[in-house]
Amino acid sequence: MNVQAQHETDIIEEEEKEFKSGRPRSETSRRAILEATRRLLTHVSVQKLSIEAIARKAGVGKTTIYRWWPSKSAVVMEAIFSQPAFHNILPTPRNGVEGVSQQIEKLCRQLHGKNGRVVAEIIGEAQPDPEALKIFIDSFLQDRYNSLSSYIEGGKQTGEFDANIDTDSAIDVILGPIFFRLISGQELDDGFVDDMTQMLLKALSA
Amino acid sequence: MNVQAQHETDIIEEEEKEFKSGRPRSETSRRAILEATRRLLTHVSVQKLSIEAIARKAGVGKTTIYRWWPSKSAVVMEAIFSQPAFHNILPTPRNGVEGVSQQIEKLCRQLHGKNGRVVAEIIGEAQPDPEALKIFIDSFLQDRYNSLSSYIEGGKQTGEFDANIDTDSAIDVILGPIFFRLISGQELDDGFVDDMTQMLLKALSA
DNA sequence: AGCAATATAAAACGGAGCGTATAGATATCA
DNA sequence: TGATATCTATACGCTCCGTTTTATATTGCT
Repeated sequence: MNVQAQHETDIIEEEEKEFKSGRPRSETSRRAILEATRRLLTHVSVQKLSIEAIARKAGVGKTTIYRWWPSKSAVVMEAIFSQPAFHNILPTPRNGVEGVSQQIEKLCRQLHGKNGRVVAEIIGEAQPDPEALKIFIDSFLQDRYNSLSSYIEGGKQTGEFDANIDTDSAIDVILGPIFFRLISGQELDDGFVDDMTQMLLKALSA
Repeated sequence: MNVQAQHETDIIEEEEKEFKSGRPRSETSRRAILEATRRLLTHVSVQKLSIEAIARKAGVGKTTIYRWWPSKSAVVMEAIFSQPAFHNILPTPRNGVEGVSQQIEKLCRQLHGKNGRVVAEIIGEAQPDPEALKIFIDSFLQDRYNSLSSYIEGGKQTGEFDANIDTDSAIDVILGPIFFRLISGQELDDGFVDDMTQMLLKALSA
């Protein structure tokens, strides 16, 4: 491919017209794979879930899954995190304290119960696999990082929060207890959420 | 077995005399299994480590491993956590602040580098397995919980720390950021340890 | 209409490891 | 010596891995 052709391809892809030759990807199979994954995960752990079982249940070839996802973890994460319940949509907060509090509350609700168990298993599965860990961060953690970052930075500017604290460290201190409770098998109950929020806001305060 | 015999057995076990009939457990095999596990873990992840590989490397039968440990995780945890580097020995602190700081520092050093990676994989492997998670808590977390608990309770009594905070929640808020950094693939570097310690001590302060 | 390119489902491959069972040797005690 | 329990070794049937092969289907291009 010469430079001119390369350039044209780029433009075509940017415009999402994608004049590709050959049979297009089957949207039906894609949906069937994700749906089968979700259903299987109600009965079996991420670790015991097999690509073969997904293919069987979805009525697709194994090769179709290997063609579009780099790993079992990647399939599971798309199946789980694409659900509306996992979208990180928050009301616009009036100040930093409210923003941080809302984010903690929202995340704990999302990680409560069976959903939380699956997320814990996803994190577990990703531990020996840097690529899977990157997908987890990009498709789940990043949004929470970004919103917390803006709330903290905002709060530092208004004098609500201590301007000397490092924002990234503060985010880890906020998210840490939540995920620690999750992976250590403890409940993310209201009592803990309240205690934690109180302590963390004090830690951030000016 | 009648009550008297039960009682005698208990006494015997307490005195570690154990008059058991039959061939005794091989201490040589036990050590070979743990040593082989440690060596294999320098080249392969906990997840990819197989019981068969351990048995091969240790020169023991597979059944011997299944005989004495309930799971691969259990073998790995005994192999890793029995090492002196993982013992949680701390100097007696002069106050709560020093105690908490020392515990944070110590734990972060233990979880730095390759050891930390293995611990992260252990936690990951334990996510879908409540029994393995219990072993992890009992053989690793519990000691850290206990010492932090005594430091915090002590600090609350001397007026160093806020007496209104819940000790258990506070422990999760302290340990959380450390394990979160670990499982999210970030370094437990000195900068983070300092930032975190500062924020957490402020959260605890009266 | 025919061709090139790509995707598809299905089946089969060799390999690895699972957890269990069996067999025969070995070590300790009464 | 006999009772008992552990030991190594080997084999079993099974599942899943990741890849390859085969035949078919669906699209754009000429």
